[in-house]
Amino acid sequence: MLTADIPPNQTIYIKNLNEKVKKEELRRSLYCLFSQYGRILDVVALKTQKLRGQAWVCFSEVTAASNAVRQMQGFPFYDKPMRIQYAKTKSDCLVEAEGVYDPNAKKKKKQEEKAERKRRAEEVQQSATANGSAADNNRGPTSFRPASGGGDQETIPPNNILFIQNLPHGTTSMMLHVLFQQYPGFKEVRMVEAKPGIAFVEFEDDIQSSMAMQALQGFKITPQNPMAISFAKK
DNA sequence: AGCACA
Repeated sequence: MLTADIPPNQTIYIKNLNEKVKKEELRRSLYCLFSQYGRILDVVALKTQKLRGQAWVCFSEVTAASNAVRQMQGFPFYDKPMRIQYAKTKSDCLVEAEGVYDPNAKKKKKQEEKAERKRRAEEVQQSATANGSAADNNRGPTSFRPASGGGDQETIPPNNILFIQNLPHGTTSMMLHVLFQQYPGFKEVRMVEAKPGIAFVEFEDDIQSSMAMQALQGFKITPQNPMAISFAKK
């Protein structure tokens, strides 16, 4: 019961998920929603009697998991508030192949499994960006860090309004409209004449804004201007 | 409610 007793883990355990959502959609949506906190290595969701309504999201860093546990606690996801804890055990996708003194078949099998999971993790990433293929060829080499401040941008809680930075001079709201309107729930773009380089883009809800953020993060209107998208502050 | 790795 004391969920606070579970020690920090790179993987978060989510329950109270809407059981009507199909497994692949669930994995994809969780990937989109949580990738704002860091690099996701795997999303596991099973629909067995025992495991439906639950999922595991494995991050590359514990700090990402910690932020996710705090910020997304109770987030209404498919109409149900998510209940998030640290996972109780380490995810298989993290087991390091350092069984040096155990040269038997077990090790080989583990490595095969690891490769298999890696492949599946890549699948998740692909399907996560499949609907935003406009951004794919446009994406920077690695994930882009928003420019301003020190860098705890990741701790801004979700918002249906996105804050866009690093836009090239001459960007118009029309241009952004075209780009963002392709994502469900799009409402409007707002730009401030007095402040070039930034914009606000409003969606109907936090989930839809998250999806668009994930899809267009780092999108380059010019090669020098990868978009830095974060949630607007309330 | 339920902690896995189809």
